[in-house]
Amino acid sequence: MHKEHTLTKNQQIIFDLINKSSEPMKAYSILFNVQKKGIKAPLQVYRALDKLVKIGKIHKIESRNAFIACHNSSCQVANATAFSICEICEKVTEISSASLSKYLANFKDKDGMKYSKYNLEFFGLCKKCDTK
Amino acid sequence: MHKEHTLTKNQQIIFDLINKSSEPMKAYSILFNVQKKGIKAPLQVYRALDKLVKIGKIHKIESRNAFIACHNSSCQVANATAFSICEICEKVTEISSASLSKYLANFKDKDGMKYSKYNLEFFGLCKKCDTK
DNA sequence: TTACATAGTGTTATATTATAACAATTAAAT
DNA sequence: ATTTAATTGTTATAATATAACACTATGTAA
Ligand SMILES: [Zn+2]
Ligand SMILES: [Zn+2]
Ligand SMILES: [Zn+2]
Ligand SMILES: [Zn+2]
Repeated sequence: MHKEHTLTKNQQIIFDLINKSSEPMKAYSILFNVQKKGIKAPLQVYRALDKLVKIGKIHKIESRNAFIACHNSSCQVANATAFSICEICEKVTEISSASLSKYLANFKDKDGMKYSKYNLEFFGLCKKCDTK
Repeated sequence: MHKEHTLTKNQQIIFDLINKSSEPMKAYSILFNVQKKGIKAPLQVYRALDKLVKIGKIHKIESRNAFIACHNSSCQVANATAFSICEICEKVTEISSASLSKYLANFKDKDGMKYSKYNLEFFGLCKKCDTK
């Protein structure tokens, strides 16, 4: 079963914004967009983002310092994320591939060490940009 | 064959520092450490870092905003990087696994798209921290 | 219901990471 | 020798993120 997290007011406002967005959002762009709803300070944004990341509702795209909503059934895999990033238009897509996640979840390094968590970012050209 | 890049003075100073370091270094820590050698401004550091990343002598650990020297024979795989990161002691190790890099280099997403580049960061506990 | 613990809020200030813009210099290519 | 690209030095500023503190709401357990 899957424990539902009840979001607080700030968390809900910020999640809704990110979830509606078609592209990853940066913290200060989020801040700008929620100021009319009473969220005035960076810290309010970062605190909500931290929590949303922790519970898997959003993910951070580390190479871009930006945040995207999880579209992986709200995410059972907060600890196992993979994205494709277009280097021209910056379109970001969450990859959900059973074989990929299986491969990585079972990956052991030389010393036989297994990992509890990973983040993978692929770079290339999206379909649209590739044909230009 | 492998084209050697001749480093400029600033690039060499900064590479030497990172290369000697046993842990990833942050830009402003690098700056602090090379000030006695005449590199005085952040931009001088960032420019050298950019170049060193581009030619594969160092890699950026995106989740940590830190830089580590490549120990993968100075790196044929600047575009295909994988690291393990200990969440307690922050030890970072570059993973060089033929099977992993083969798997990822050949990975295609749903749409059959292939990628020219990737970065993978694994998180967990290193041997030392795991036994505590 | 009272006490306690945990999580979230609002606020101000500040730390950290990174780039813009411009003038000058050096190295490489034609 | 000319010109092109890469690098440098410098000042200023932008963008990203956290510290510290006082306060409020929520959940749990006597
Ligand atoms: Zn997800
Ligand atoms: Zn694109
Ligand atoms: Zn490497
Ligand atoms: Zn460790």
